[in-house]
Amino acid sequence: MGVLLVVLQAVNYRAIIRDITLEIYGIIISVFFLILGLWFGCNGIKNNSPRHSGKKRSKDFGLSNREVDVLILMAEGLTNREIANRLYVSLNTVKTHTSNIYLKLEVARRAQAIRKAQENGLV
Amino acid sequence: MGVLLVVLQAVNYRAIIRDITLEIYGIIISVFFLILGLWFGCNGIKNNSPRHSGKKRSKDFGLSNREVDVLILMAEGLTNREIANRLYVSLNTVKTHTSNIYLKLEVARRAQAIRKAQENGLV
DNA sequence: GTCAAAATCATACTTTCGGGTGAATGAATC
DNA sequence: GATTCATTCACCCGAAAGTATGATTTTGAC
Repeated sequence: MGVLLVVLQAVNYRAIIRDITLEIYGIIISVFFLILGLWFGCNGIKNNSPRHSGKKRSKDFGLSNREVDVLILMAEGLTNREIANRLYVSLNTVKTHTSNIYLKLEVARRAQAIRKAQENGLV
Repeated sequence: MGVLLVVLQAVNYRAIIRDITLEIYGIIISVFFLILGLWFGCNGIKNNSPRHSGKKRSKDFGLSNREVDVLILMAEGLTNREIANRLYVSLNTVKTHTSNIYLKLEVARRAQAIRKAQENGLV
């Protein structure tokens, strides 16, 4: 702010143009802070998703990388067999992952896991 | 802006306090435009929903009233048995409904039905 | 009153899911 | 080196889901 005042006073030797300078000065800092406010405003929202505003958001529930992989494909409506083929692992492996996912998400069924995953932005 | 300048010049009879007044003036409009920018920034994001932006929304897929009832409970993670109890009908009836839902939604599984229902705002 | 759709239920059968248990491997940590 | 965790896979068994087919009753429209 002080720097801007120095610049202002440097061109302030004539009283006639002082008003105009003040106008320009005002406009400049207005635009600057408008952009600044807009920038902060946007980024502020971007980091809190409009959904589940007051809820516990973006919890990972302690899911491992592989479990997240499975969860995503699960939420896309794939069967365990299809997930197994997609991830190049056996059906049993996928079943192990799904069971662990249900434990960590504290749900009993696939449909509830999908619901919870979507509510918490995991997918 | 002009109004503010008048106010400024009214207290500008002393050159000593002019710098201080300018500081305050700058701070005030800075804060004002910061808030303004923040406000616009926030509302700008708020009004475009991130999901289903350009997609076909709220299609009903020719679902009957009862089928929608079942679909909603299905999306809440209930089993067919639980849905049956909730709607006071038999398990077989629910299975009939779910099968018809899958046909109309053109999906093969429960998880896909839930996904499609959510994408199209049916639940 | 007739007709079509909706809603109800059944039986039989196949597929998918989920729980329980156990175990081998590799990587990271202590 | 021992421990923990992640990842992988296996077998068994029961529950849930899904398919197919057929049937009855209710309801609303014409």
